[in-house]
This record gives sequence, structure tokens and C-alpha cells, in this order.
Amino acid sequence: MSQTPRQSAERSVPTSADVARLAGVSRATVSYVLNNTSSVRISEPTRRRVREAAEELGYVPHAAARSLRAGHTRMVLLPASASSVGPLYLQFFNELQWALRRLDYTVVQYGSLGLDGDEAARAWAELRPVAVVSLGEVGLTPQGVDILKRSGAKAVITLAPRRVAGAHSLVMDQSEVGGCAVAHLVQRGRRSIGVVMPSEPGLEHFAEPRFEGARRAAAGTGARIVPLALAYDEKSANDLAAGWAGLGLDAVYAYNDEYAMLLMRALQDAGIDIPGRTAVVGADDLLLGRLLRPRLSTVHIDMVTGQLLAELVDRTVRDPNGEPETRDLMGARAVHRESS
Amino acid sequence: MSQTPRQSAERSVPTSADVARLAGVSRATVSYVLNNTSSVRISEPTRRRVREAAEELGYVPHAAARSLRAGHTRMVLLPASASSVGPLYLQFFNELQWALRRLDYTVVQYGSLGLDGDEAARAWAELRPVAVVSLGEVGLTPQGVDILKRSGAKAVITLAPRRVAGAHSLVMDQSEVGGCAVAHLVQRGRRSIGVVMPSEPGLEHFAEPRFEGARRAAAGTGARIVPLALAYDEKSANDLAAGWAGLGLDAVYAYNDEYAMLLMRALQDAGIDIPGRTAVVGADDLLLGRLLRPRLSTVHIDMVTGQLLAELVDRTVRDPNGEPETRDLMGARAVHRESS
DNA sequence: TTGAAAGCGATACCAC
DNA sequence: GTGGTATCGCTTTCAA
Repeated sequence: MSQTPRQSAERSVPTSADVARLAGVSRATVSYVLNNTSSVRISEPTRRRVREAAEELGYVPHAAARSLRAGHTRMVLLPASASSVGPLYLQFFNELQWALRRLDYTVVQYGSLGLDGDEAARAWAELRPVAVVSLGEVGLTPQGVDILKRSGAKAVITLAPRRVAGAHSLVMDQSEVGGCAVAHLVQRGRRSIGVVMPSEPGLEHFAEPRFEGARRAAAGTGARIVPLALAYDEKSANDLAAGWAGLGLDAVYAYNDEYAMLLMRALQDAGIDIPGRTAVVGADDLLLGRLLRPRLSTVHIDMVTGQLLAELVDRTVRDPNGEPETRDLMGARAVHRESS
Repeated sequence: MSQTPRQSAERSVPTSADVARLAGVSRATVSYVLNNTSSVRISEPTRRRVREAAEELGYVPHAAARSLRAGHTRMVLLPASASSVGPLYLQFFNELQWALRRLDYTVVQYGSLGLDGDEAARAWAELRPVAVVSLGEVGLTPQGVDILKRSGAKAVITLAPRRVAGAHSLVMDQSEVGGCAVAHLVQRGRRSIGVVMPSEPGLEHFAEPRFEGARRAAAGTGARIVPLALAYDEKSANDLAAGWAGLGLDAVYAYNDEYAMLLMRALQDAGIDIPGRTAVVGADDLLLGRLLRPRLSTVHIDMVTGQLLAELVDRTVRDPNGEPETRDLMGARAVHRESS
């Protein structure tokens, strides 16, 4: 190989041994000083010499070495939610990161796009995270949970629509969203209700439970539910709107506000009066929905706060043998505006 | 402390030594088999025994130990972009992750919310990433870059509005966006142009260059530029609209499509004709902007593809001593619809 | 074809 | 107060 890096300056990465040498002390002393170890008293001059040496060399401790020695990490791994991030999730994510860092965890998002459930779990396990908080982007299986636990994860928490065996499942029951929307429409006298299913991949985990919730809410009310495929582009919306009359619907729950805005515009352009002829309801309570005319009715989702979840993570890490709680952490309520 | 974990089963994490023991071979053999080391021939029966043992124990290699031994990682660290992620960034991010994983890198987003530049750089450096790709969420200083390089990062790449000394700076010149918008407005005969500055923290890195670009585009045309603070809520928009007449503006460039939609609605509600009395231009070319009436004019941004950036990362990792290229990777063009 | 052993960097126990 | 040193899990050279 011609890759011998001899010419490059390639000043190698300083280690604690380098710091020790420069400060004229042992590596142990360096460790004590830099970690403020309280069980040992180091004289002030020594401390200063060590600190200065570390500063001068630009010493940064090696996380891998440290965690190897320690036998555990403080890493909380969040599978990176690629698709399906609305502003709601984003805010939640930020809160969670904040709160976890305050609890002295290192928060790392791991890009798992295109890995299947168990591949992903293995990849995560290699990093030996102390906790994994999955938001349901990757289908975490019971085997996946087992892999993670066997590799030392103290807490495996899913915020998925469905429960996952073995994990502390915090179910965010998406079906409530669909349920609220349809209950609202039924209550307002609608009986023939379309439910938009986004064609975009990755949204099924959310769309299907929402649809199920819609179906359940309609059961026994005499209302019928019709699934409607819709892609997030104007053509798809116009096609759907063009055949609207033939569907015989008097209302539609459009998965979320963005799809609802798209569909509502197409319906308006097709001459369908809203809410007169067809009522439209979205979900997520986006600001933009309020700007439409008529104003978009929606389902407001109360998300668990990041703070709360961070505390659960911490509690579970400290007592991993507590009973996995399966709690529902999402509240949903319909917000009536003008489109329904 | 009463935390002695003696009662818990606490089956400890399997290591390669455990696999070796179970398979009746040495740790070296285990390593050879599991890594498909080609420089050494292992008999097929042995291979199978090792594989089965690993499977049975649920063995997952310890990334920290491996990289400690190897002296380097394949980790590409992306500071997690907390605020300011539009759908545009999201797609780019996903592309980048995909492409990097295809090149056999481990992509990790590190939540750096609330850390200042050098703190953040030190935190990242602890993980010894082989590359850092910053999208400008954190103010990466030349010192920060130095810390990273000293800790072994082969590539430090910024996609920031501004150049950062020492890094391979891929400038995404946000000022072009503002420039395009204002040039478009001037060309259509507007001479008194408001430029929205979002009040939300974290957006300054984008908003300021965009504003600068706007100012430059107006210079010498006789048009005047007026900064307008606007928060992303209805009240702020209504307040701004209420005083609109007093501002004497015939056009506004609203930072991006979302702010533009918000402001446009408030202006319409205040009885301002658009585009007759005031033209409105956004940026990002969101689908939703096309749904408004009048349809929202915007600035379309051509983002560098994730694939391209991934290749640059890989090239830089392989040849860290190449000249840091400072390339502009963003194209912007105005899209005229109906609001201007 | 397989095994023994050194060593990556940091920590914490035990001597001095 | 401070210094030697064993150790964490893994890879890889050298010997057998």
C-alpha cells in the first residue's frame, strides 16, 4: 500500500500519559485531578500543573477507553427518526435531549434508515448504550429488545403505537387520534367518512393505528369508514378530488394537518363546499391550519413532555428490574374550527 | 449503599472470550471468523462452531473495545440540528446518512443543544469521530476545529453560511436566498421592501445572511430594505399587519414559506391586497405555499445532494491533507407564482 | 490451522 | 499525597 503516512505531521492524539509526562506526575494523578476524584487529596500545585499540561496538549479523554474500563456508558441512544417528524416530535425531541443531558447522559441519535429491526438492534448494541428510547421508526421486535438488554442496556423504552414485549413500552396510542377525529365528525352528524392513508412509506406505523381508531369510533354509530390513499403531492390530491362525488362521502379525516390542507385545497378547487358538502379534519394542530379559510378543524395531541420521559429513563436505568410499565402517554382531543 | 445488585440475575454481557470458550477455540479464532479475516484460513467446521456459539450467546462485539484497539473509528458525527430543520434539511440529512452508511461509516447525531462551540467540540472529540459534518447549528470556531483535528478527526466539514478556518468549509451561502428574493421583487417594480427576521432563537445563523443578501441585492437599485421582527405565532403577525400602512412597504420577503404564509394571512385579514398593494415572497418552495390563494411566490433552493457530500467526507477521510476546499453548494432561484 | 500474548487509553486499588 | 499496575474487550503479530 502506498498509504504510509510518514510525511504528514500526524502529531498523534495526546493521551493521559502524555499529560502525566508533561506535568511530571503519574497517569493516576492525572486521572484523579481531571475527574475531581474526591476520595483522594491532591495538592493544589500539582492540580494546577496537571490542568495546564492538559490544556497545553489539547487533551480530550477517550470515551471508548473510559467506558471500556468502567464497564458501562452513560449513552442514551435514540434511533434517528427519519421520516415522520413533524414539528411536534421535533420539540419533544429537543426537550428530551435537554432533560437527559441535565441528568448527565450523553444523547446520541443513531441513523438507522434502511436497517431492519434486528440488524438495527445489533448495531445499536455495539455501542453499549445504557438506554435506548425508540420512537417507533424502526420495528423493534422482542428479539431486538433482548439483544439490547443482553448487551447491557438497562432501559429499553418504546414510544410506539404498539406494545413491544420486554421493553418498557410507553404506548403512544395513535388510534386515539383517529378515534377523536371520527367521533367529532359523527357527533356533528356525518355518516360517511373517508380516512386518508398516506402513500408515503414509513408512515404506516402511524397511519394504521389511526385508521383502526377511526374504525372503532365509527362502530355502532351507523357511520361508515372508507380508506383513501393519498400521496403528498398536488396531482394525487386533485385525482382524489376529481372522483369525490362518486365516493359519496360527507366527511374526511385526513391523517394530519398537512394532508388535510392539501386535500382541502383540491376539494375546494373541484367546487366542493367545505364544510357544507364535506367536512375536513386534520391532526397535529399546526399553526398553518389556522390560516386557511375555512379554518382547519384538527385533533390536538398532548405529547408527553421530554422532561417526564427523561425522568423515566433515569429511573429505569437506576432500577432496571422494576416492572416494565405500559402507560399511555398521549392525550388527544378534537379542536373544532370551521372546516367541520 | 443498598444498591448491591446481587439478587438480580444480572447475566453479564457475553464477550468474545465467552464465545471462544463455548466453541472450544481461542479468542483469536473467534475474531478471525466473525470478521471474515481473509489473511487466515479457518476450517469450515470451526467457523460453524464459532458462529453457532456467538448466536447462542447473543454475542455483539463491543464497539469501544474494537475502536480502542484499532486506534480509530468509522464514526461520522453530525451535530444534531435541533431548531431550523425544514423538510429540505430533513431530506438532505436522510440522503447523507444513507450514502455514508453505504460507505461503511457509522452515522451518529450528537445532541448539542445548549452547548457552546468549544464545549460541544470537546464533547464530540471524546467520541473520536473520524469525521464531523456540522450544519451550522453550533458555532464551530477555529479552536473547535483544532480540538477535533487534534483528537483524530480526519475531516471536519461545515455546511455553514460562513467559512470556518481550518475546516473544509462547504459554504451554503444563505445570502443568495435573500438576494434572489429581493432581486425578484425589484425586477417586478417594488421599491420598498420589508425583510422578515424571525424572533425565534437559533435561526439567526440563517436569517442574518439572508438579510445581508437582501440588502446587497437592493444596493444601487434605489430600493430600500426594512428589517421586520416577526415571531411564529398569529399574534405577532397580526400586530405587524396592524401597523402595515405606517411602514410604507410595497413588498416583503418573509424569511421562508412558513413565515410568509403566516404574514400573508395576517395581511389579507387586515385588508391589504396581495400582490396589489404588497407583494409577498417566501423561501424553501414548500408544497403548502402552492395551496394558498394567491399562490405564494418563493425562492427554490437547490441543496447539495447527500450523496455528493458523503463522497466528499470519504475523500477527505482518505486524504486528510488535501487542500480544504471552500465550495458553494447551494443554488437559489426565485419562483414566481401569484403573490408577487 | 490455531493459540499465546501484547497493547490500545483510562481508572481505581493497593502500596509507599 | 502520589505512583505502580491490573484490568476492561478486542485485534493482530508471531510461534507452534
